[in-house]
Amino acid sequence: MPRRLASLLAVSERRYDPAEIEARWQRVWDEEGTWVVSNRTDDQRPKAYVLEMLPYPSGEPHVGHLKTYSVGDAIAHFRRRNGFRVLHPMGYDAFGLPAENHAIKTGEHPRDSTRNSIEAFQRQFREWGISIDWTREFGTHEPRYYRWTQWIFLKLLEAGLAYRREAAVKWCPNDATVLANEQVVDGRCERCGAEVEARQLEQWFLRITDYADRLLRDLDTIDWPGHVKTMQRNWIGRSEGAEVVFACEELGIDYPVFTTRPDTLFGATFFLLAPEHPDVLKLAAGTEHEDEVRAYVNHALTESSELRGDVDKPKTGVPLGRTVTNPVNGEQLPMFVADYVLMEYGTGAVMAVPGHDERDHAFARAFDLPIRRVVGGGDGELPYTGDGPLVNSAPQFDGKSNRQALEEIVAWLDREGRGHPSVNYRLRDWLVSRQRYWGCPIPVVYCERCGIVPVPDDQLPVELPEVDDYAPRGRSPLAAAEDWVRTRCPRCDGEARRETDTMDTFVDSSWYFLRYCDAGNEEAAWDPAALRLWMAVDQYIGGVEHAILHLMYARFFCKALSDLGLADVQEPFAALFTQGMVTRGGAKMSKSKGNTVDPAEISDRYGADTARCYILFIGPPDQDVDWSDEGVEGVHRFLARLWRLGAEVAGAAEPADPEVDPEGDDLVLLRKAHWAIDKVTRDMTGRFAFNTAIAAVMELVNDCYRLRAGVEPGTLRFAAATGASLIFPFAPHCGADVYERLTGERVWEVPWPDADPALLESEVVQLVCQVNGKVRDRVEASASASREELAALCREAPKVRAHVDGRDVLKEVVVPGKLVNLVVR
RNA sequence: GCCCGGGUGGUGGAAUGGGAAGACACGAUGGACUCAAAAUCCAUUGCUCCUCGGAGCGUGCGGGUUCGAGUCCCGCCCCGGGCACCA
Repeated sequence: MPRRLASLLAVSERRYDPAEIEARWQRVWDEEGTWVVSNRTDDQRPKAYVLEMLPYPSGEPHVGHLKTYSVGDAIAHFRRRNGFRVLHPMGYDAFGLPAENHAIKTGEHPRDSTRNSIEAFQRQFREWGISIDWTREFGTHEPRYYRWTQWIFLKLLEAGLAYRREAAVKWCPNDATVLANEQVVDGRCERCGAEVEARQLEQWFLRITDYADRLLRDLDTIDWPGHVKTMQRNWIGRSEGAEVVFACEELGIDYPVFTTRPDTLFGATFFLLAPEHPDVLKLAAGTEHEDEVRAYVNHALTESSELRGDVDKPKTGVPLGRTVTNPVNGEQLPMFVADYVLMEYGTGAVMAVPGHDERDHAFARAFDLPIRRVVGGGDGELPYTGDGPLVNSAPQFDGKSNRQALEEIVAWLDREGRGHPSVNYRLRDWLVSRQRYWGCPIPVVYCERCGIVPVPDDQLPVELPEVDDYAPRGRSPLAAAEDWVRTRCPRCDGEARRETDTMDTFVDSSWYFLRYCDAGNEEAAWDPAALRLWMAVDQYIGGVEHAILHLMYARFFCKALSDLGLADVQEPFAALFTQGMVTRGGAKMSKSKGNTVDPAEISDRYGADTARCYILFIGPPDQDVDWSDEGVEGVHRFLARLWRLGAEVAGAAEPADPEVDPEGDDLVLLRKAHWAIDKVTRDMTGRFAFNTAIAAVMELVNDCYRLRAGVEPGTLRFAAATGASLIFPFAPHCGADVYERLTGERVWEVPWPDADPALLESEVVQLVCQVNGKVRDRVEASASASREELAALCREAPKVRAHVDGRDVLKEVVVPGKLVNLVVR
């Protein structure tokens, strides 16, 4: 006879009080430094580095942050309780434009507004109960951090991976300043709305293109979502083809072009140069087209990149009055300058094949140039860009498949010295100069005698000077700090001037995950042993909006640092999880739209555990979700039910172990508990299906309530404690509190539970009985029943008999443990 | 134009080595408790018929494969995101 739980009512009057519970547990974790992890070598546990992308501290955290860190923290807790030594640090990507724009508007120093925001983030992370090792915290704007950002820059400079060159940059004519790419929205300045122009300026670049092939190839070695890899592959944009030389004999200049279609060389009927091509004016000089060419080039260079880049724009260009020789047949091809040719890709010159390229076709039609078919196939219409046999080319190639001919033509050109196989990438070198105040100073000086001189190690960091005016005026605001700019050359001690540009903030975030490994190191950016201990990041978590830039730059940094012998990390992020956006009313949240959700409001009202569980329960974490307040109550009710269950069970009976040989409802509840263990464990391993994991714990708690009056106290205690244990990664305060009440133990110190396989299987199964694929009845069957027995059970089921009704059974399909389908006529 | 996602009840979403569509939750309706309310608990809840036993229809649309399709194949439509004159 099971002992009834008496006096349940009195205890159930106790209220779930998240404010009290959460503050209490946060104090414990804070005082004990529970989540601090050391670099000690005597710890034998396997390591796990769990990292969410560091926040950009602007204003208060929003629900997107709540989601990222709820996901990351669940993974961190899960790994800890599975025996891993978990590194889970936090920092701030603190340099950047919003703080600077705020300073321009209000005069408040970016350092002050950033500090305020960082404090808001710290407060929220503590109130959310995120399990962070605070001893490794830093902001990328602190000299103790950016000192090493500068050090890395100088290492790259030393290795030739950082260089200065003149380049076209985005220029806002209204603000008289260069803009970061991120500041250009639909071809306009995000601040003033002016159309952005191109300007030629000398800037610092990092040679990421040297790593194009490795960045592409090594994608195969990492566990990232397929679409992120695809985006990176497209961004790198590897194209195989050939470089072919066209000679302008009049002027004695060779013009190599890159083409992916050397098979169509015999179809080339004209030749194009980009407006930025340095030879354009030289070629036109002295011809009747000289003035027209100059006007065209000037127009093209000042036109906004958005207008110029419009695919639907009619093709324009101007003849140069010169010809080049087609190396395969000696034909003279007229030269043009045309703005659809890009200087940054290939050689800035292209051969035009109007029969087999849509753009060249459009140009040929506009200028009435010959169009020749050299590849057969298609529906007879030109341009035709597909495969087929070569025609109108040369006797030795005509009739061969264009693929085959492509190989042979390139080999032939190679022998003749007129071309060779070649690979091109869409990826460009990374422009890191910013004419901005709130960023990491570029640590070089310019000396009239010595040129570009790196600031010596012992003079790092080059600290940001104080300025009065943050607004860019066509030069970096740092230029106004005259005393700071004027310096002595470290090499010759002569007069020198400091670089006044700062670095793109993506530089700061390209190595922060390395610094966490050894954040306190004052002698070096890191001890290599610390990187060996922690890298790579085992699970990286962040928004898909960083799929290209940040993730590509960070990969590049690791490869470059490895080549320099400074780190041994080919890939920084072994596994990546990209979480979806949180929208409201179907739109991205923004202050201007007034559709933001303040997560602090949710946690103040319902508690952090509710806020965290809800953001995970609302839908699969990799998908975009639309926020609604509706469901919050339900999650809060669930946590309250779990907590009250814990209070009741803890207060009503002596601790007791579950029955050794349970039966009836005890067995049902015990099975449910083990089912939940299994379900949550599977949902968290690789799948990150937190929504269904939480739903499984809800089912367990529902069953506890449903069955509690009829089971042994030990069974109920076990089931409730299991619920607390399983919910802990998502609702750590509630989980810890209930677990301690029921077991006296700290849940984060006990291993993740194992499901008993024997309890996952039942001796009795529901057998689905179908007739012609339609479910007609359900009967109980023994799990060990034979196929024949199952078929017989189905045939005898009353509703099945009604549907078979004397007709012939043609076939019996038996799926053991599941169903029987009778096919009748 | 190209490349990714995604279309399932009133709502968010479950279920894919093909095998009970709608777990869990919200909302709604009814009930219990209460002087009342809140909180809590219980029940019902895909749609349409119904003689209250049940029957038919249902996963964006149209076909197909199969004993059986949300799941696989072919052809479309719609929504979201990314890239876009890259030769």
